[in-house]
Amino acid sequence: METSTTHHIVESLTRAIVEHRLLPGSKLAEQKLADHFGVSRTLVRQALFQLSQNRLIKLEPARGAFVAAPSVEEAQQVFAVRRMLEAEMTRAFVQQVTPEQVVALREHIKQEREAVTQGDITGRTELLGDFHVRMAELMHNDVLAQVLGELISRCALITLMYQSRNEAEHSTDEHVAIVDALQARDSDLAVRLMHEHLLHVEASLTFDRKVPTHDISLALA
Amino acid sequence: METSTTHHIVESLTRAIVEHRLLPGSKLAEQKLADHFGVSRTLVRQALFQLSQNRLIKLEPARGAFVAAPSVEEAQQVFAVRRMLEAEMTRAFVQQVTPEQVVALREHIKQEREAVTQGDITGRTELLGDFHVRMAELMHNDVLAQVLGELISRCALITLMYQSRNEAEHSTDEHVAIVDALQARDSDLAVRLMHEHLLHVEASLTFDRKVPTHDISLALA
DNA sequence: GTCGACCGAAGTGTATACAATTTTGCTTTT
DNA sequence: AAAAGCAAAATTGTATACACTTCGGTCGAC
Repeated sequence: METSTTHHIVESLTRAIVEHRLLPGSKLAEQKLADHFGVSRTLVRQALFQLSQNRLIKLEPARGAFVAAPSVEEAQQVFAVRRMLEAEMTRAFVQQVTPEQVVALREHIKQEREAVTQGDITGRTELLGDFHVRMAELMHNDVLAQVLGELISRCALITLMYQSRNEAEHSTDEHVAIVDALQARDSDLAVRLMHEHLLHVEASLTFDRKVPTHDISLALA
Repeated sequence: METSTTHHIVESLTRAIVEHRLLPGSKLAEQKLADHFGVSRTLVRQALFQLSQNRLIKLEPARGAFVAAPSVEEAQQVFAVRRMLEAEMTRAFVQQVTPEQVVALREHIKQEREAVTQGDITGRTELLGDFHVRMAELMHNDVLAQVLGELISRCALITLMYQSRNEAEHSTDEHVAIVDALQARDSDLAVRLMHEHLLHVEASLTFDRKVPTHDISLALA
């Protein structure tokens, strides 16, 4: 099972949704998608089902698939969970931090800066989120990395794309401060910085709604 | 989309896997399942796909579906994540604990005891895990409840079913102690008890492997 | 003029048919 | 006798066909 074709469809739709080329509420008709990707509805349905598990779309019985419109409450809940999880992750990270891990994180931050200065909004969005996942990976806890990745992508819809360049730079600066604290093995400081960082990101969100795009071909072009 | 038929198949297979009527490594052939449930392969494939997302089975391209065999490392990682998440959840719970919440948790524990004394292994397994999910629900954080539920069910395969009756009683006692600390608003104590509780559960696991069942009809009967 | 029912178009839900791949068991070869 | 090769059977992957539900619009009743 599990072909690479459906994976490609999922990736393509995910990008379109996260980058807001497909706005919340937009209908995703199976046949139109099938035509666009040059496959049968079978594969499209597999992809849509997977996207619904990722909470990026909502499937309504006999009515079809719609780009999800996460509520403000849901976003706040996601951030509450992230603060719980990542505060403790940070504490555990300090317990076992190695110079190589610090190097890897600083290297990641360098990429973040590059994307920010180049105005690569899609890239910086992804990289800013990946910083947190990278920490989990460096701890060699794949489960943690995966759970965190799901949480982050889950509300990418309403979070990261709304960040301004200023906010993106601010996030990167906070990442630097966190790594500094990790390197200094200052557990309490690192945890506090991570906690505040997540509060800042949440506070910077804008929860405005826009009209949905109905032209799927245009959005995916 | 999303019919209740596929849901029924998922439920049935989930129970069979969690209750070890289908052992890790068993092959789940699509046509056999379709015959058993009296539906077409289409619905079976949907169900299998969903189960793979839940990590209960593993899909190998062009080879089929097999009951997952989570590694010891994965189980340990899951518990590491649970300790991170639930420690902070417990701390946050004390911040906003109400008498009604305490009543609800004690009511839940009463059900646990009942299942334990009656020797209802399936029931007690579910209830012991649900205690933690219930806490999240009482905090009105659905996202937290869902993430936690996934983590718990994810390794139900190697965890809860292996608990002896003694261990189950021990878990219930620890739940009582946690609720006591919550009611007393003793944040540090509650967090410590929760942390130790999860360490105990993890330590009580037995990681032995058994031969897989190949007769699907028998296992599902 | 408005509300409601009915009819057709469009879209989803399920089953089946067909193609591609893997598995299996037998034959052949060393 | 063991290993390699091959062909048939079984199984998965994809497409298509058909049934059923929903949506939109028109027509008719009031």
